[in-house]
Amino acid sequence: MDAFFASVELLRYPQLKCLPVVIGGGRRKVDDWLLQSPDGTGPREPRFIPVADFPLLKDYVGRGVITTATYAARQFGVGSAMGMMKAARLCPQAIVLPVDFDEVRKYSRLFKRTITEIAPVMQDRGVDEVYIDFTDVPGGQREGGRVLARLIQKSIFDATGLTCSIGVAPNRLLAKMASEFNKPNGISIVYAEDLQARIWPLHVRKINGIGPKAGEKLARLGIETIGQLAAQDAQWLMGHFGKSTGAWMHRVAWGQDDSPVVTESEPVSMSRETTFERDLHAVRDKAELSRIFSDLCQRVAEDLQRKGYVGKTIGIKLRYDDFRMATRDQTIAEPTHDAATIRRVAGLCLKRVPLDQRLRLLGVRVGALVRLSEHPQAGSEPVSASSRPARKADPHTAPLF
DNA sequence: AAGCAGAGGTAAGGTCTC
DNA sequence: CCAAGAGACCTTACCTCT
Repeated sequence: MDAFFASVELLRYPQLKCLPVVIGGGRRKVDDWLLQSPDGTGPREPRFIPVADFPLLKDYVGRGVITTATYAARQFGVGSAMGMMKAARLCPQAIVLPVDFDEVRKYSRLFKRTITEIAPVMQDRGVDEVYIDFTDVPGGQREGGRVLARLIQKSIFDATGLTCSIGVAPNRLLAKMASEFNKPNGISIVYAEDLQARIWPLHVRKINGIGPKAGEKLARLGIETIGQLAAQDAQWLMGHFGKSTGAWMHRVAWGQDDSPVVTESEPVSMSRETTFERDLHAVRDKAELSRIFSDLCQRVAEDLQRKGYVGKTIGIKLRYDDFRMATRDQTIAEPTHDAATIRRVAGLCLKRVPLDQRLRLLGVRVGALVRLSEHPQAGSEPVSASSRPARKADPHTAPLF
């Protein structure tokens, strides 16, 4: 989907269509300030405030990032994952809107349902992206797939008013790259024989799976384009990147990918994490940290319960003020979705990590998930005098460690 | 009895993606 | 002087069991 989060907002506020708009912030505080009804009672309406006119910009969105920017905003160099402060410098007149996840999810479901009605073999790739295997869809082979791609595009637009970009190719790897060729609202067909002319000139970073680190390392080895990557000996790549990654790099540089479009999958972990408004110290800000920690555990537990899962690997993640990161986890005998159990085990994990440096982020994760329905005895954690302290500890003031 | 290989689990850290 | 949140998957190390 093209500029998905921003496009969803433009549906509601078409008067913003040609303006630079950035979606981000995302903190309760920001949302409350941005969305206020004029008299304080009616439905909440956004104020269209240029980012530069934000009161206390640094306090409000200082640590937030841009989720999506409209194409008008992208003209100014503003883009996804950019810090809000930097965006404010680049494009002070950009209008800021908070992410409305309910609205985004609604349109996500709608466009995906539209697709599966036409082509049922669809793989979710997040809220705004899918893979479709339309090999066997009637008409899927006409004009190399262009006819069906046009039909899907039009059906999505009719159902949602939103545009998307579609890449058609013999496999997922090439289709993903093709989808970037003609944005927004474009279709691009890439055939196997186009490899040399259309894929090899691209930078290696265009390969889905080669990120900043691998891109840097390849650059140090003098490899910039996919063609240059294809020219390397597979054994040599395996020597530098490991057996599995090296072999994979060689395959993808030659446009080879036989991974299937997977229509069903089970989650393997669920987590909640939050960046604090200011860096917190484990000792000095213990009460505040403890409250946030309990809250994260509570929210993960709710997520698990709502979705019907239990898990037995409980972990924490923290980010220090210098952005170094640490994770710890512990596996328990019986999978759980109980907030108190998660809190207790996550607390044990926290004890195992150095806490003399300020923290900027804390996260709680539950992994090794199984469906509750396939593990019926779990979750009904016994709360007996023998297994639980008799004194009921206040989760807000209970010691962190 | 000691040594070793392979499987499988756990843990820590890292990378990548949307 | 900036740099979210959620999730998947990989590598490496270590341990236990067989």
